[in-house]
Amino acid sequence: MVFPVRPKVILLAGPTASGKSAIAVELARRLDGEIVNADSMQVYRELSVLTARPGEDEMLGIPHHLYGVASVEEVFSVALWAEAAEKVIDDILSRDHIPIVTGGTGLYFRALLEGLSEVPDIDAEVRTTVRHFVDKEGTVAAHAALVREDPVMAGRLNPADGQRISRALEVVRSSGRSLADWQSATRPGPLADLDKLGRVAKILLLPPRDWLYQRCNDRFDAMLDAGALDEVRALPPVNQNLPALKALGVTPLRAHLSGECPRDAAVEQAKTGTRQYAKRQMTWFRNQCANWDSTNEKESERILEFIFSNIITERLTP
RNA sequence: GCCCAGGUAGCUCAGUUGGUAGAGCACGCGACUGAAAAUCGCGGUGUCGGUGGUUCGAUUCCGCCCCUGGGCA
Repeated sequence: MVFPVRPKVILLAGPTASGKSAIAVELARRLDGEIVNADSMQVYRELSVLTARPGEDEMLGIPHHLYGVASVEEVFSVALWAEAAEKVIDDILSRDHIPIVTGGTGLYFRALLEGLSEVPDIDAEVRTTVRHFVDKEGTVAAHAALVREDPVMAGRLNPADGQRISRALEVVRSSGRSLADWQSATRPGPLADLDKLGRVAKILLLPPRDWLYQRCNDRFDAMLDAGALDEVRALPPVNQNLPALKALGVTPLRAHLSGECPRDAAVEQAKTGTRQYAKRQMTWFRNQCANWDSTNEKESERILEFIFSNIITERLTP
């Protein structure tokens, strides 16, 4: 869509290695913007190389928010992110700047627009028990338990989907109600109203697959040169199940460092994982963000040209 | 040059006592509500090295050729 007036908020989404960060900075420069991270892994302090977090030199003096704000020893989540993002966005708006929310985590954008259900915090003991049970007994047994405790969710979930089964189990046990109930009462997200008023620019980068895959490969080589192995070596000896350890490259590089896997093979695995991730992101964006303004341009110049001629035409003063 | 072993999907391989073939990984499509760089569902994508022969029918049996390993000279 074309914005007759300057958008209040800009969302910029795209798969990994699509060049979002550079575009975001340029948008911020031209529009008095500040950047807000919407990437589930770039929030972790100890992972900057492997998550391709923008460095000082790339930020060009533009304020960047929610990068490196959590420790890999913490369990971050979409809920924590959404809460923090809402605050930061309000803050930026109060300064009459434009929040430019950029990242590759589709669920985070959904939380901003469509909202999350307001499930009460899960009792820590319940969570531990549930996850332990699923790990130990397997997903099929866990699904069978869910059939007894929450048949509605059990009916929606595949018996192999351990993660969602865990979630459904912990919610019903901790809150006494089905996750399905909570979800049916979901309230719109913090940007829903602005979006309805047409003041949120939603921009999607969907570059050609081959080009993107090549960038993923090249970028991983660059990460190695930039000290990715040292970064992995320096990680604290934390619990295997922490989400930060799922960052692409961590598992294969760890396997290599511990001598279980030759370097070439580890690198190949990391690259393959990155490409597969990029593909899943494209699937999400293509289908879940079908009403966003998307471009398949790949060069920054062309993308900016696309944005300024098709989306934010009028250049206007704030 | 001779003797072995092998040539089947993008890769590593299985298989067909002769009826045009299937696993893992890769790859493609999709789902997605507090782990989402996560988790899960669906899909076989193929001149079975080439060429003659036997046969109703050959990827399978036979001949020749090509290629790749290994051994002997």
